[in-house]
Amino acid sequence: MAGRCVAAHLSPFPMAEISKSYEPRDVEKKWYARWLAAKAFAGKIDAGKEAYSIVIPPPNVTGVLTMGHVLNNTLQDILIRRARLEGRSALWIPGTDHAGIATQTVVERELRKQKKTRHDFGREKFLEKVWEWRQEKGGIILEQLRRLGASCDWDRTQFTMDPHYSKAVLTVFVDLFRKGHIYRGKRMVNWCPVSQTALSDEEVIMKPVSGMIYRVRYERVDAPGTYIEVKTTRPETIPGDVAIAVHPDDPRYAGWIGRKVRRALGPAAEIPIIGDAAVDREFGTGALKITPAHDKADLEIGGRHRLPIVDVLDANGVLNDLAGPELAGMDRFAGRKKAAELLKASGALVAEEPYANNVGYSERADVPIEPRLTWQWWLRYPRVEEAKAAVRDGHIKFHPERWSKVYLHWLENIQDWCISRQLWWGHRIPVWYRKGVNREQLTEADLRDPSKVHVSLEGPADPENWVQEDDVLDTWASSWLWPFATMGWPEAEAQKQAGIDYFYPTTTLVTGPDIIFFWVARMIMAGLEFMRPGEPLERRIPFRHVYFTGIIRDAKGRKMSKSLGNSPDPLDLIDKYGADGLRFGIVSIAPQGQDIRFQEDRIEGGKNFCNKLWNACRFRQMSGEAGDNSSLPAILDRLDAARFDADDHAILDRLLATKRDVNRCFYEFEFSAAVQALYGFFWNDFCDWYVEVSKAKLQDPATKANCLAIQDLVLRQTLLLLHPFIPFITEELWHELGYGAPDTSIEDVRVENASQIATTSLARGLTLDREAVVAVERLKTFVSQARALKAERGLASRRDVKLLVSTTDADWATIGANLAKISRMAGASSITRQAVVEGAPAVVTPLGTVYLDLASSVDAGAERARLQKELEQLARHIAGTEARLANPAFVSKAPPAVLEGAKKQLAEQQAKRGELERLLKALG
RNA sequence: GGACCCUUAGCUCAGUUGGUUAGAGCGUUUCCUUGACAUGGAAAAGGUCACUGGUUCGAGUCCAGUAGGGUCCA
Repeated sequence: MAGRCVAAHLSPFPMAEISKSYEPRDVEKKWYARWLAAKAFAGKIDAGKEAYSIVIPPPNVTGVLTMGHVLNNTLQDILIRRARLEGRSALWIPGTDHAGIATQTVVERELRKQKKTRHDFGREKFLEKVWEWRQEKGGIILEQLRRLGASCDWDRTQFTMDPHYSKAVLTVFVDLFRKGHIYRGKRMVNWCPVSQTALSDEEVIMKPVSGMIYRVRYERVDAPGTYIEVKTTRPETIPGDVAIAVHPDDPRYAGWIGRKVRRALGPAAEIPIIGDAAVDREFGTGALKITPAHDKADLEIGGRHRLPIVDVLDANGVLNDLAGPELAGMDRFAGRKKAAELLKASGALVAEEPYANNVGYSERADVPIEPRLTWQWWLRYPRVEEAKAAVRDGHIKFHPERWSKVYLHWLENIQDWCISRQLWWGHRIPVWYRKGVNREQLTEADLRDPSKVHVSLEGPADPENWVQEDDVLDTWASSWLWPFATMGWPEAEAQKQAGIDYFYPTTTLVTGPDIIFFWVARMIMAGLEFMRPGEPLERRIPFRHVYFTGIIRDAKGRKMSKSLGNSPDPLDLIDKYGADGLRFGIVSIAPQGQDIRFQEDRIEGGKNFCNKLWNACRFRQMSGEAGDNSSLPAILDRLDAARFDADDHAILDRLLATKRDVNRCFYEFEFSAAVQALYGFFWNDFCDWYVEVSKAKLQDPATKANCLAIQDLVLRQTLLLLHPFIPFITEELWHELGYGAPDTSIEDVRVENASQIATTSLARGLTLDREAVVAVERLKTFVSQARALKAERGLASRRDVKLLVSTTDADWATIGANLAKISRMAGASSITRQAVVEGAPAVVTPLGTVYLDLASSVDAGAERARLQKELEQLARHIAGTEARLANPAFVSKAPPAVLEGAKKQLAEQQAKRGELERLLKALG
């Protein structure tokens, strides 16, 4: 950025008039374009600065912006923008992942409209179609993030199918294969019959389902008329039964083991009754049908007893010939019904009853998965122990901390990862089989035999003799490399360009707890395995902090989903409330660690806050000519310590307290608390009080300049503090009020911390009077009570009420010093001191008793009731305080400060009671 | 079955080492277009902090248990 031009905005310098209400649309458009043009979001290597980096959780390339994205990315942007304001070199890397199943499904759906399948095109042509789709539609969500104001370094946008990224993915595969972490095996996997691919355990969602359970009897071959009964929810798999198992110690079946029964359905067969300790005697009848092809536990039992495997289902979930002619060709669900009917007809069905159980569903296709025995590629996770240590020992900190327990528990029970997918869209596994080699028969030794299997990035030198593996890798097997593959790994030159030495490990990851296993844990293991081998753990981890957001739910607490249609379109919300309004609103309802119930009125609140900010700045602009606002020292130079009154001291004290508070919130990842603190300070302390008292101060030529300088100081700091949350409006106002030269950005400035401001102020002879805060609190209460007194008598809107005060000399001095301000605030034409007033409506304030000087008669009865009520309330408090002080244990054990506080409180309460009693008496 | 979270005003939620009379936003009632803002201002009503015990001088806060709701894992 060009250097700032101070001379251009020295006072006096007429400011353009700010419009009456904030119109976000043009402001957002204008500033985003300028930021892009200035390359303001570029992550630059700067040895003089501390690095701060974030990699975006790459949204699915088929995705559109959801409320979850809004929250997640707003928080990342807040962190990044704050880091810039703190003088760090910030980098936020954006990108998308290729979402194997989702993307392939989307494109196949389009093809289906033309009555075609991917097989009509073949692998290569189909992939061309997917790329076309991706070029056309795959960038939508990134465009939408720009509307939100996300300050990503767009020049670094990554896609998990980019050539360099693919190289990283395949390099990792080859490396892990060579290290022996990857193997091929025929195992029971979670099979999705719709997508027709294997899924990892993490992609299966257990859902409670209410179905039927069938009690089926199998007739003994050796003893016709004698039956063994089993309970099953899946009668359609009976043709795949190869045995009936009972517990060997089960007395009910003593002597049955070794006998044979007739399979109850499907091609006729005699199957044995076997004894296996894995059978749960408590469940059902204590007998279990064994269908090794369709159940993981059955497969294990079958293996132990060397039983055959009869697979009655095809890959698409349709029953095949092995199921017998009645069932063959039927879908598994239709087959289930039919099987029940057949069993009923044959008399084998003893009973059927409703049954609730948990069924695994495919996360993407939302259909029940099928346990299915197939050849797949598996990964034994590397660095499991280190991954545990990284979190357990605090090198990586989870916020909220409790998620580390979930993380550690998963790692304790970790299972090998099925990384192959039977898809076309994705990273094709870099394995080639020698022509003629039977893939179904490969042993572990064959796999490691270069004459049979070739594994490399480049492929075999004689491709004509080899056939490449058809499967691609799980998408997560590319996104687990995200923190370093986005920084050029494994190419040395690309890494240098990206500044991996400077930006890795990244500082913070912001994500949802729902992908703690999918992504967070795996990234940690990948980082530990591949980054900076041999170096200490803290240099290899991918990030230092992980912030887990809550999940956004609708007003009824349900998860937002497309099918429910209960998710508002964030872009509509931006149109309606502005990006800043949406950001402010969503952050304000997102406390750390809890799920969030979405309420649109909070977004409206965000917009209202922006409008308030806008108008406070407008007020400043209309109040007087601009001074030199070009820097903090320039503004401080305009302050006149001699003109400071209690309100000036108090607002600056509150400003510094708010800065400290916000600082702490950032340190502790308490974003909603930060927003709350800023809201409270700005709206209540500044707008509702300081701006109002300014109106009197601005009338007085002696105090005007100082008051304007204070407003400039407060507004400048407020804009800096608010900027990460609401970047557009703050940038606009920053310039409107002349805080930055036209060709600079608010982010070129560093946000000063509270002590820096205090020190700089001190150097100018300004010592903040902390006592002033107390005085202002009393003045506020005084005004508020006086207003209430008026309101009670229907005089709230009258500005010409005469107030009388009976009070001490000291309190009258306080009132006198602030008379013009509080008269205006209370809507009084005069406030005068008077010893005692008889019979007028009155209220006891911290600065004395205030009377309403009413010419009209007083409703003594109502007045008495009001005072009586207040007296009763006070009496309860006094009794409580007295009881505490009368307790010797309290007096001897409570800390002195608490004890003093209680004594002081009692004295105040008693004094107030005396005054109220006097007023009551005066009423007669 | 195991782990974790939640239960505070009509609604949605804050409440950071235990310490005066428990807060916010929205909603509600009354009043107000006064020269920043009606996307606003003023005033007010509204809570036995789920329940039961315990620790403590003192518990919304710490501990144990109970009830209800939720999430994840098996």
